Amino acid sequence: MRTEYRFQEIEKQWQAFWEENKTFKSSINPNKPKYYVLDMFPYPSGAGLHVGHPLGYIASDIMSRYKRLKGYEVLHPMGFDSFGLPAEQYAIQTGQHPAITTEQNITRYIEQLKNIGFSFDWSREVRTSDPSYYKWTQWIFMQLFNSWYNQDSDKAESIDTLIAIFNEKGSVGVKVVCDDETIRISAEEWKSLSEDEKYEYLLNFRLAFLDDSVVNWCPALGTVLANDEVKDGVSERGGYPVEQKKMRQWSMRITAYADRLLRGLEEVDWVDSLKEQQRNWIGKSVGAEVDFDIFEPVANLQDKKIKVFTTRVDTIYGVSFMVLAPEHEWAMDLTTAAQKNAVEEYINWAKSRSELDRMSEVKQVSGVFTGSFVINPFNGEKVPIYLADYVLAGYGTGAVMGVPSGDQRDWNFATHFNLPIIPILDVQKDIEKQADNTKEGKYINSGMIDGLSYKEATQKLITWLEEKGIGNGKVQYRMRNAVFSRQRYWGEPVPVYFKPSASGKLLPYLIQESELPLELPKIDKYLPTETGEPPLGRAADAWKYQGQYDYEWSTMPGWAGSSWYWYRYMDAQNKDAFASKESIEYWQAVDLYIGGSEHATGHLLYSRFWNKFLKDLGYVKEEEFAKKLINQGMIQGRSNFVYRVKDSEKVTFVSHGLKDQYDVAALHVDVNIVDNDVLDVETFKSSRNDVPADAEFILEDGKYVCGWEVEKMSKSKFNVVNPDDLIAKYGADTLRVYEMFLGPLEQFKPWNTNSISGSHNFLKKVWRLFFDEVSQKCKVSDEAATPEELKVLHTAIRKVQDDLDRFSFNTVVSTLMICVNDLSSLKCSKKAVLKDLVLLLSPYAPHISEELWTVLGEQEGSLSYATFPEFNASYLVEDSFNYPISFNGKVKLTLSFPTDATPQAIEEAVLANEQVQKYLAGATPKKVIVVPKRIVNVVV
RNA sequence: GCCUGGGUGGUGGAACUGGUAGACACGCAGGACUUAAAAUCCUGUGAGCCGAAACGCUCGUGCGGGUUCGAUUCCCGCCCCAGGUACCA
Repeated sequence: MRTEYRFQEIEKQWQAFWEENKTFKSSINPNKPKYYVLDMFPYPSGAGLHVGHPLGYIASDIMSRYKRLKGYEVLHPMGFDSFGLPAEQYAIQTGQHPAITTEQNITRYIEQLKNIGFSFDWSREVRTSDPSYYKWTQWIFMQLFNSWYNQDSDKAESIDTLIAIFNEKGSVGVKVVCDDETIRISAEEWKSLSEDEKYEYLLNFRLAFLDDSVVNWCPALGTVLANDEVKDGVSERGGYPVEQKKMRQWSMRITAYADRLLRGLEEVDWVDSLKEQQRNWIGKSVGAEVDFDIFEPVANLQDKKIKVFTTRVDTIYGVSFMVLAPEHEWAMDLTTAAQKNAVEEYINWAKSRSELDRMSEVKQVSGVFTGSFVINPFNGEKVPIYLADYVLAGYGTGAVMGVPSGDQRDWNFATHFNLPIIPILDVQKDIEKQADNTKEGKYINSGMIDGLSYKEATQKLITWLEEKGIGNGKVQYRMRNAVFSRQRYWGEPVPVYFKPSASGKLLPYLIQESELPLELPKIDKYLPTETGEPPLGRAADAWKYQGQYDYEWSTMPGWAGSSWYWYRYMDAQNKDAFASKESIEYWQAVDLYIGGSEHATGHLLYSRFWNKFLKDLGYVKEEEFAKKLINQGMIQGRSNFVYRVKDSEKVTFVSHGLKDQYDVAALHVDVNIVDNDVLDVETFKSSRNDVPADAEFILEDGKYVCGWEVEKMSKSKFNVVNPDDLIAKYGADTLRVYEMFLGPLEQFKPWNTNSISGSHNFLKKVWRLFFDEVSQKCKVSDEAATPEELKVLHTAIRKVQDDLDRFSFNTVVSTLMICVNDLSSLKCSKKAVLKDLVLLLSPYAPHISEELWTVLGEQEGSLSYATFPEFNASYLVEDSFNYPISFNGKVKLTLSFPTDATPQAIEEAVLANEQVQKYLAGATPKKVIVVPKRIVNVVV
């Protein structure tokens, strides 16, 4: 028996025990209720696990261990989202295949995770980059390609049912989700199409389809960049210019699910703020579409109308200009000869600006007049057409009507270009100073709606538009379809090849299901081809479908593999399906998902989308994949920065204190080569490919000082702190306790190692309840516990259980500390008490608990499936309560009264009290408020 | 900019439904044990004021208002920080 707390030995021993005995292997067990605890899917970065990752995993592990003690069959798996940009970036730098580095990184992650003592069922581990996994990601893509969204049944259906409808009545009036521009045809027209033409037409309706999307194109690198890779308008790698470019890309029609994604939020128990973020992201708005005729027909645009969507059609008489996105397809056609130069210049400038820049810069008005006009259909007035980059092409119709009196951005625009600001409601105030977006009052200057109220006016206008056929009421969503192509190597290949139609047009076809997985081909280097095609284009000579057709060269995005992984965990080895029917039946939905709020509008929406889709096709049962979701606040890092001088001939970096004298771009630098904000210049040079050996460093006081900021801890920000060092020094149990003790799980907090010793001391103190420190003798006795000891214990049992049930992980630690402090003061080493204490502690500090469990004489390893202590309220009964007595809300003294004393009796006793009399100093209280077992307030 | 959070001692945080603000830790100061150190234990620790003493007084939860017998908690306005903003995952 170990009599000293040698945590390193203890932890190694129990980790080995759990592994050998497969302690945490879960299986379909009809005799127990199931509980599925899902963690955020980690990306195995080269930096290894950082202290932020385990935060959520520790919490989920605590819940898993707690639920096992509560009698549940717990599914608690772990795996890796192992496709991604960083591995590819590393491959570009080193020429090493990303699969190799990914494998190494995963090995390291697993080692690190095992070090922390998680109760994962490792037999279910999955990796998205493994062909046996991405086979099913590709399979789901095929299902999406083969499906359309039927708005009548409100679900996805096989494309075959759509073909049947087309044969019967064509596409006119069919309630199918597709782009607005899609031309509708009759059954006759449909039938008259050739097979190829039919196939091409159907592409418009599939849930996976090809579409033009705007991307960050970097001509110098010959590739598309992630927003993350673009800093200040230039590429982070190399500092080359980036422009916005339209490209043909695979897209997912997530918009078909917009309303269900919205409605589904009502049935899940997720954090409200996260649901709110999703609601806002989906952005349902009810409004109207209005067609504006172009004044004096413009060449190329005969009979064309400019369509706008507005949520305030009632303001239409206040329209004094029209704004199109600079990339609007008619922008040049609408431009008159006189305006040509100005417009071209503006369009070129706008190309260099990211969407984020365009949305955030609200104070700086920019735009250009095209020289053309539209006609307001309601009053026949000529309205000038401008281009301005605050209108985004991918949003709605890419055109908005400007109503300066009611919209601040329009007001700014009108003021800048000297356009009229027309009041439209009699209650609008100060519109010469700012816009007033009120819906109150009666309309003025507004033709047919003069004198009406908001509701009446809106209704009347929409009716009129629909009668005239120049508009209609419409529900629009802010959410856009999801771009699904990446011009990258390290992702799932899209199981599609291109075959020319009779007319020579390349059409996409799926490969056969039996040909899955379509594996990534080997390529010579991980860069785009010389002609700017994605890296897979390098394999093209040898990599062809049936030896003749080119495959799709783009790969799937990072979110593909993570949009369904919780199902694979249910049955990770299955070769015939992504998961068996029985496993899906038993495990159903995730009971607890712990993940970061940074996934609110990305991963968590895509996952819900794919889940709904799989349900529509009957493969899964649940409309929502996670019943309960709690956020893990990020542990933030403290990042360091270096400052690269822009446009200098030689690569030059300037120290933080001098950076204001130059035009610089801030770049993250690894915190591990920065000491006290001073950069290790030599290591910096040798560790980065984009920093040549002759790079210049402008120093201050002989040092290169870095800037710093608190932001998220992430591989891309080079600010990672590693848990291994902490475990070596204090042990995994201490790390687990400390991470929980840091604060509420969901709160954001910068990492700070300083007070970890407190958690370590706590565990040592637990140990000392069992062993005498000096004599090293075991102190555990079989004596019966005293009422006082039982009160201490049961106070803790109640609070630990309550707090765990509401996921308040940090307060559990305090509770255990108080309990241990009290038991230490009482010199209690009684087995009857310590046994329950060990059970309470075990979810947090499982290694020391297993060890002490055996010290108590229990069977080795039986702790994980023991029974959580039962709370007994009778030990806590109090017969009196100490009432704080306050005067006007300020507490002055406390008085003790029996718990069953009536408020009247308390009031009398309080007023009769000598000290109270002293505070009253002869005054008569106006009122006395007695809140039983809380407080007494005397109002004077 | 927009959406979503957050702001409490020197530090991390507690106060669960509007009821004793600062639990529990860290740090710091003093003390015990020790030849010494480590470890451990004990005491004190929001700020200011009065005082020999305190069971004494005032202020105090980002800032400014409000509601209430009573506000860290609810409402209004502002400031600062963080996450997301559609190709980081």
